[in-house]
Amino acid sequence: MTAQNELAVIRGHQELYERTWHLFQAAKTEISCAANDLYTWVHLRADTADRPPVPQDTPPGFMIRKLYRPGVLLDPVGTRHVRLAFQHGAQVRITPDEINETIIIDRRVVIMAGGVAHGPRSFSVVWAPDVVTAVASLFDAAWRAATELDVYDRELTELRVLAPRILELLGSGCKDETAARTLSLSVRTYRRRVAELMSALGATSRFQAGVRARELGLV
Amino acid sequence: MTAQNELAVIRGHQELYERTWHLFQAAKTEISCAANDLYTWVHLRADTADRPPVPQDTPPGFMIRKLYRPGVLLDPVGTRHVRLAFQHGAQVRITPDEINETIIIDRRVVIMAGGVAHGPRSFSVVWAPDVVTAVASLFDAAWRAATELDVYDRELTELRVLAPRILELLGSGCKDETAARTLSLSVRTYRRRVAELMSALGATSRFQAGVRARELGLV
DNA sequence: CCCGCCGTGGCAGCAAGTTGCCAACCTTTG
DNA sequence: CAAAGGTTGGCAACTTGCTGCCACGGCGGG
Repeated sequence: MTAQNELAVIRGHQELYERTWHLFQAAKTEISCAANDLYTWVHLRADTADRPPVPQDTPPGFMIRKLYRPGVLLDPVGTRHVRLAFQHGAQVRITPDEINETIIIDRRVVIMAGGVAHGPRSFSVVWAPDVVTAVASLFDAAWRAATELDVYDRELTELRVLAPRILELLGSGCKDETAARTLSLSVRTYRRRVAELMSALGATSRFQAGVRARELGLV
Repeated sequence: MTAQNELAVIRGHQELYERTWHLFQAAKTEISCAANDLYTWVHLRADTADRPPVPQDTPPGFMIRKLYRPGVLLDPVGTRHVRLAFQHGAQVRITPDEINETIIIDRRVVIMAGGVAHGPRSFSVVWAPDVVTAVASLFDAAWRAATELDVYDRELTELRVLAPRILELLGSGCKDETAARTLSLSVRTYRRRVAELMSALGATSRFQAGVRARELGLV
């Protein structure tokens, strides 16, 4: 049976903040976090709703792990934020796989974000030990398979300067021919960039890339 | 020169609500509204932030015009809301063109939404008569070129039932061959549907369609 | 200077998507 | 029943997108 204190479903960021903020403050040993973009968990604090949160220095004996999609590194804001977190002691890794947005606190409670379609986003907070353990082990597996931040960061250095313009052109619906001319690139090179972009977004079709780009607020 | 009472830039929905709600309440003759999705103006009232607003019956001598993209009719929630507004006396038209999100109140003040990329959405409120007149005339032109709600509504009846599944398949990055088989359609028909979908989204490329679909919360 | 490295762009071939056309089939209407 | 209208799916021609291959040119190290 489902005890009331083992699972709670929350709708909207406001309520999420009100009901889970104390969990973050009470964290003693570890916060692990998987996110597709920067903005899912940002609204946790109402007073920082409009900006990415400012990371605190990590106290000794405390571990923060952040697992992101490569896409966040396409966004200058995202890049800055991730680097900042890294400098403040958080471990940051990048995975090309699909990851559901998840937070694990002290291996005792997990928060998982639901879909965003049709209405406000929902979140499930789970205390049930079996679930927490299983989710944590899945997270660990994904974490091991992921690559360190700096590797990806170096790879994307050049792409990052072109990405905004490419995304804008793609988003405007114009075709490769036109876009390449606009950027003074050959069609070949333009498509190379698009391919890199799609790989960074973890997309296998342009439609999917469009969705992901919009999710990340890049268009 | 720009007088302070002729232009105000607002950041975020919260502030928009606080500073413009009285304008809606004070409207005497007309509210005209252009929107790409249902959710741009919904957050105007904090207490209805999580649901589309409930339309009020339109008093005699008062005109409400709403200009939407076809895409809102792909969403069951959107369809219901738009129909409701129509039943309550609002005029609703659909345009395939790109429209910037705009509200015109009593031909005396306009509110225009800015981009959403990188941070909270900004809104500009303009009282300057020249601007208001010019924007209103542009709106009128777009309005005249648009088609009545019920025409589009009929056209999209069948598409609406398939759209969610098609969008999901497209969003999952799988290719037409697979998707068609999944839906028990021929590739030809599947692509017909995709073409209709893209036209409803006003997209000329699949990337753009992905962006639009995400904007509308359809994926 | 020569060499290797790397990014670029042309080309070719293939994969994927787009569209018009038409025949087959269904339903509706007279 | 017959005619008309609409939907489907196969075919084909075409466009667009994807990628491996290779040649060219710049750049830094030996």
